Amino acid sequence: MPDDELNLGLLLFIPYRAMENRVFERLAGAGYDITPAQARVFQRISATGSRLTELAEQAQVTKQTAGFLVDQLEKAGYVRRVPDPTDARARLVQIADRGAETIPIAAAVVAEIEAEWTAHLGATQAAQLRRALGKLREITDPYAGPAST
Amino acid sequence: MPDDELNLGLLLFIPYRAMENRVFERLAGAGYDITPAQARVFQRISATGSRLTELAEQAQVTKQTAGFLVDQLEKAGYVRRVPDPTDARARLVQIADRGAETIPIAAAVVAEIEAEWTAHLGATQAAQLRRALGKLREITDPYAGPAST
DNA sequence: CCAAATTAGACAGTTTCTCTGACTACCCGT
DNA sequence: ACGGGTAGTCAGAGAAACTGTCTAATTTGG
Repeated sequence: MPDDELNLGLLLFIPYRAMENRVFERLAGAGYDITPAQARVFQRISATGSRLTELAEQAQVTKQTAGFLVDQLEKAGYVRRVPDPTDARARLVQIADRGAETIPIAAAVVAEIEAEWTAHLGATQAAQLRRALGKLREITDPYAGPAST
Repeated sequence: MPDDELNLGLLLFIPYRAMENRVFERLAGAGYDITPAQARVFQRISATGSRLTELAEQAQVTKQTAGFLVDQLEKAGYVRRVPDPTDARARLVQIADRGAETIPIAAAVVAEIEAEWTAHLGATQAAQLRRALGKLREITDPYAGPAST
């Protein structure tokens, strides 16, 4: 079955899932048990901390769901909640020590996988892929730009 | 925040989700209420019908989960189960009339979106993207090749 | 400058999704 | 025809998502 019979959505999803699977696998192996749902929220936390509502929007879940997931992450020590100095209603979700430990681990797997992909595609095609995806982001990403992982 | 600070995984995910969202939106608008979980299974059904176990593997869920989702799809009239003539243990999940109706609708949205993307990227870069993703599939897709959206 | 609308977040209850474990029915090789 | 493996279901539990409602704080408009 030739690739051009597959729609671009699926074509995008296949490598995405492959990468995600390997990241979770590695993290679990290192003793960091984090679920995909939790990760989707965790990934969006900015360097200075993010509000729950922000996280909910970007992860495309309701505030309730985001709150529930942050509760779990907090209980497991991955994040903490601090009062937002600029708004007494709000609290900032920040990455805590245990959460910070996961970042270099995840980054290492991602780098490995990107190296494998570049080896398979060749430097030219890999660069083309990255360039095209970057440009596609302009019309498909409603949000600024989340951090690592 | 420049694109090359984002890992390829996220770069792949952003347009994927954008496309997925629009397909569900359109389908819901046309009265076809199908959940993402159900869609992940439905999408994998081959032209002649697929076994539950096959669907479960490809959708990366357990047989029990796949069975649960097929139950829902069957109840809503999107699929039917028929005995597998080659193996009395097995049954084939096939796309039923109501399920077949969704296919051209989904295909139309996908075509629209692909046209928008091509317009934004230009024909050359769009072709490069498709080519690179096709090649990436060789090392990231453990399964043959599912049908249309 | 105060009332109204909005926003941040939490609580309660429900539905949907997914898993593990145990089971039946059937297939196939020896 | 026995024994091991495969296809699928049943039962129960936990995770993840939703809607609706509520309080407190902030912003806005008259």
